[in-house]
Amino acid sequence: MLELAILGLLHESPMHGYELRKQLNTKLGAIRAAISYGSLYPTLRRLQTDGWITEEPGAESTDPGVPPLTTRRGRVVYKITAEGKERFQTLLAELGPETFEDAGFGVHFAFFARTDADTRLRILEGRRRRIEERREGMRQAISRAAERLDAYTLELQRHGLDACEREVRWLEELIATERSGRQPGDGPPTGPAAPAAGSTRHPG
Amino acid sequence: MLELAILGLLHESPMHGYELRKQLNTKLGAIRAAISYGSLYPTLRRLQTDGWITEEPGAESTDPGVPPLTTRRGRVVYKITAEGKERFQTLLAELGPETFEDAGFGVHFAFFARTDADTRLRILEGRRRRIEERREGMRQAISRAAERLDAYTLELQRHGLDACEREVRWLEELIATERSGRQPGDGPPTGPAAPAAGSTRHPG
DNA sequence: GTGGCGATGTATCGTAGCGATACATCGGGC
DNA sequence: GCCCGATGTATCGCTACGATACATCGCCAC
Repeated sequence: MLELAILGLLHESPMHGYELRKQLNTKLGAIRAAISYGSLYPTLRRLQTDGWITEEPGAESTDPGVPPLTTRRGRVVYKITAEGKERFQTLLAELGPETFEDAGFGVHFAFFARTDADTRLRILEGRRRRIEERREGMRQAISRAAERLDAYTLELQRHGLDACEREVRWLEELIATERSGRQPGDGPPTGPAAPAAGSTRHPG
Repeated sequence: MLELAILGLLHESPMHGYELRKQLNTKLGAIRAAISYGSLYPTLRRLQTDGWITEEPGAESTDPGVPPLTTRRGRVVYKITAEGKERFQTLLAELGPETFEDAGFGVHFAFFARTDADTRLRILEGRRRRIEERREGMRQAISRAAERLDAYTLELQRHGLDACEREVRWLEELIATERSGRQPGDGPPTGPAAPAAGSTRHPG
């Protein structure tokens, strides 16, 4: 998962580790706590040996007119390679069971803007299916509750069930939006008004 | 976290690994996917060497009149020791930063019935504080959104923010319930009617 | 009666990711 | 002149996961 996320961010612009971590936490803040350096640096190392990214000595400030936003004291700046971009596209389109779990889904969703419309739909539907399974599990647990669950465990299940139901509804809306060719944030369906170009971007 | 959860379940009754995993998944299903055997067995091993639990050869069926609920083909049955029970109480009352993260909070909450009222309140308040921090992080991200976040990332943040707001409200209710000396599931505040004995149970 | 199959059951291996920690530099306030 | 907090790179030990292997049991179809 980290591999995909890192490649995705470096796809947008080269960065050093510290900045990468900050961006990662902003982009994925809604789904996971915080990426640890104990994960980040080893992964960066691996990505280098695999040839997906390269390491460059961070220039202090090559051009005084253009203060490089994220290279202050500049040490190591990581940059994605052409192979890395291909790798990124491959990972984006590769849907395993992991894709529909919390972390996997979150990362994939965070890069939906670079994902083609078909894949987006498949991911949303897979996620919905996964959450529906979870929901059923909790419903079962609650209905068999009086047997063995205490009031607190039961309350936890109820809260979990509620969260699942909400997420399913959220996904339904997103799926509907996708099918209509719009993007989240575009106005609600006020008729077939200018849906603004293709939904698949292919930068690079 | 697993250590606490396992001790908690074995506190209720001896079990073998398979059954333990099932109960674990029921009890914690609302907060985490599924405990893997790759976590479970090594942890059981560790708990044994530390002396918190003991291993017993699973009797096939010692008493035909009392079919042992969970020992079918019986292999290894794990049982908590007296030291293990103390250890469990210690872990229950030990509040680190981890206690307020998703997994930690879930496990602690799942055993609230065995936690004393003061600790319960401290945990709920700590969790609320933690979620409020997360919520603020997302609010920040959303308000600085136009700068760099695409429509999908933004939508993810919105959904995360919504989830945080709901959890805070849920926690507020639980805190209010705690302060009034009730348990979740007891009727709403219809006056000071029979609050049913002490809220702290001390089994064993 | 036997063959297969799904549930029960124990166990290990490789790997991802976390939390703590160490250390170094930079800018600014006192 | 000095300390402190933000920036920045990096490793270590540990927890836990996911895949996999393997064995037994009960049951149903053939």
